[in-house]
Formats: sequence, C-alpha cells, structure tokens
Amino acid sequence: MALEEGLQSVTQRAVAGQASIAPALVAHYVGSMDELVAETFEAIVGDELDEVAALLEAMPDPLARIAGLIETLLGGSRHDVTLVWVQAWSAGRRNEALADAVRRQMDNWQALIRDVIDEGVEASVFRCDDPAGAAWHLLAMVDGLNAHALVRWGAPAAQETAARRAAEALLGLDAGSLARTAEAGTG
Amino acid sequence: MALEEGLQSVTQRAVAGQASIAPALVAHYVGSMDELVAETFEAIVGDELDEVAALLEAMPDPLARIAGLIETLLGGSRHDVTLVWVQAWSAGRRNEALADAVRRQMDNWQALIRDVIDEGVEASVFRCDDPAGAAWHLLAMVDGLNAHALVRWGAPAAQETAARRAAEALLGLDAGSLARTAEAGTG
DNA sequence: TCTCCTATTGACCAAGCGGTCAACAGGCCG
DNA sequence: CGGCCTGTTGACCGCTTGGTCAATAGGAGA
Repeated sequence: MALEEGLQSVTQRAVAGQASIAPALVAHYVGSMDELVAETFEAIVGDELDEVAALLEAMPDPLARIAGLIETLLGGSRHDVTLVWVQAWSAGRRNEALADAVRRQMDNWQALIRDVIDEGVEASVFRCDDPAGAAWHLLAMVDGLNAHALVRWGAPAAQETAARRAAEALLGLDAGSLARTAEAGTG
Repeated sequence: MALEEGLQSVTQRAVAGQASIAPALVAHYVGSMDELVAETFEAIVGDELDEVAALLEAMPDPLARIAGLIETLLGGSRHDVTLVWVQAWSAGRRNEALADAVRRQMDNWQALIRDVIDEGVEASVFRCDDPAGAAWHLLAMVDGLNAHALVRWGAPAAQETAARRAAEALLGLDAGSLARTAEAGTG
C-alpha cells in the first residue's frame, strides 16, 4: 500500500480494509499508527536494500557493481520507493520512530555503497581517498535525482549519464568506462 | 506558516486564523487550496532564489560565488525551505498546479547555477565541458544532502566539505580552493 | 456441556479537512 | 433617506483521521 499510494496512505482504515478486518483491530495490535508507519518504512527499505545487495553480489567486479547500482537506482523502476523515502524525510520531523528508522536505513545504504567502493579500491580498479565520503556523495546525488524525478523533472536517461559521470570522477575512472560497462551488462 | 510547519499546514482554517478572518473567506478568495499551496510554494522558493541571487551578485568572482552558494545552501539556515521542497516533491504527485510550480522553480535554480558556472568558464577560472550538467549535478547533490539533514543525518560541516570537494572536481578546480575561498569570505 | 479467555467487532469520540450557502453588515450611490 | 452591492460571516455538509471501549463470537479446556 505504501508503495502504491505513499506512506500517508498507511492508515487504520486503509490497512483494515486491505486485510478485511475491523479498523479497531489494527489499532488494537499496533499501539500507534506512527509505529506502524515506521515499521512499514523499515520493511520496504530493508527489502529494497537486500534486493539490491543480492543484485550486486551476482555481478562480477566492482566496476560492474557501481554501474549496476546506478542503473538500478535511477532506472525509474523504483519511483515507488523514492516516494516512500521523500515522505519519510518529511514525516520524520513529526514521527521520531520514523526518523530513527530513516537514519538507520541511510546508514545501511551508505555502508553498502562504501563496501563496493572499498572493494574496488582494494582491487586497484578505483582510485579514491575517501570511500565513505564518495559513498555519501553518490547517495545524496541519487536521492536528489530521484526526488526530482518524482515531479517528472529531468530526463531519466540524462540522470543516469550524469550519475555515471559523477561516479567516474569520484572513483578515478576513465570517462565513459561506466557507460560501457552498463552497456556490456545490458547487452 | 509553510516555512514553520510545512506546506501541509497551509489550510483554510490555519490561514484564516493567522489572518484573523473567517475560514470561508479564504475559500472565497482562493478558489482551491491546491492553488494556494502552489502559490505559496512558488512565493517562498522565488524569494529564496532572489535572495541567493542577490547574495551571489555581491560577490567578487565566480569562485567566491560557488563557495558562497554551497555555504548558503548547506549552512543549515534554510532547513525550513528544504522542508517545503521535499513536501512539494511528494505533494506534487497529487497537485498538478504544485508540480508545475516545482518544475518551473527547478528550472530557475538550475539556470542560476549554470550562469555562475558559465561565467567562471568564460573567465577561465573553471574548466567544465558541460555547465548545464554540472549545475544539475550540484543541484541534485545539494537537494539530497539537505533532505538527509531533515532527519538530522550527516554532520553539517561534513556536508559542506563534501559539496565543496564535488564542486572542485566538477569545475576543474584545485583541491581545497573552495574551502580556502569560503574561509577568506567568512573571515 | 459449561466456562472462560482471547480475538474481534461496532459504535463511538474529538479533531481535522475542503467546500457551499444563505444571511448579514456597511459603505456608496441615487 | 432608501436601496443596492460588495465583503464577510456562521452554520453547515460530507468526509477523513487516530484512538477508546464495552460488548460479542468462538474455540480451548475442564
């Protein structure tokens, strides 16, 4: 439900309706809607992270992983999750449980990206002084681009190109190497 | 009101209360709350843009402008505007008038940043093949970092550092030149 | 079979929302 | 002075939200 209509559609009555259950029963089990929203956020984003991690795991090398990461996160197939993120940043100001969950999941995402970068640096594929900073940079840019896409601003293809260029610069790669990797992976 | 409590606090009754006026009068004048919200967004963001443009205008050179831009946008004094942006991205999916306004203002922001970059390239201070793309990159990163800050994730000082490094790389500047410029501007 | 206990329900409450409408006030013009 | 017209109001409507509570149904165990 949150994926289709956003986090704010996670309401007693909507949940109850979906489960063919009385609204009071939802309230009876969850204690507070804020908690349920926080749990919902954490479940969605946790699943997304696991899914992407598994996807990256299946890839042969760090270069392909970074290319795959960008392609997956900016490909447009995850606008539903983006909406959840954006609403969580906003709602997190009123819902402390949600804010906690958001911070936790952001830590997880940054760690995932940093691991890929670390691996690439170790294999001498990437050149990067500050993997944690680079991971943060990429995460911020991806989040920003995705947020922009929510109101259909910016051409999707251009977004991926921009992100690849940024990643190449960040990781000391030759210009175009990520684009070629993505091409090879797709074709 | 939107700056203090977010766009979703812009409601008939709240506006009426603030203006010491009957709620019906608000409805009488604005036609629809969606429109009022869109106008509010446009006013807030338009003012912000004018303000920042004036600030940059007063600066001596493109290098100082980019440094000032980053300092201003990530300094933490604009979390209220960030909240408005984030809520607009989300609400723009249901409110087409708002979505239009958001796209318009994003165009304006990108144009502002691109102009600064163009100017720097012309003066041979920056080295950049794709000013429009670089402007977009910076905008996405700033938006992403600011969104993160809404739930108090990421140390503010580290954000500015990260953004400066990114800008230096994007614009062909020596590492640390923006930090020094900011320092000089502040002191 | 009867009891008890848990899961579940319906009926509420107070609050909030956008929007509509007839009624009213007060100033301006004839 | 009387009438009109614009600006303004209060009282609504229907709908939504989160949350509470007494009452009920139904199965497990004595």
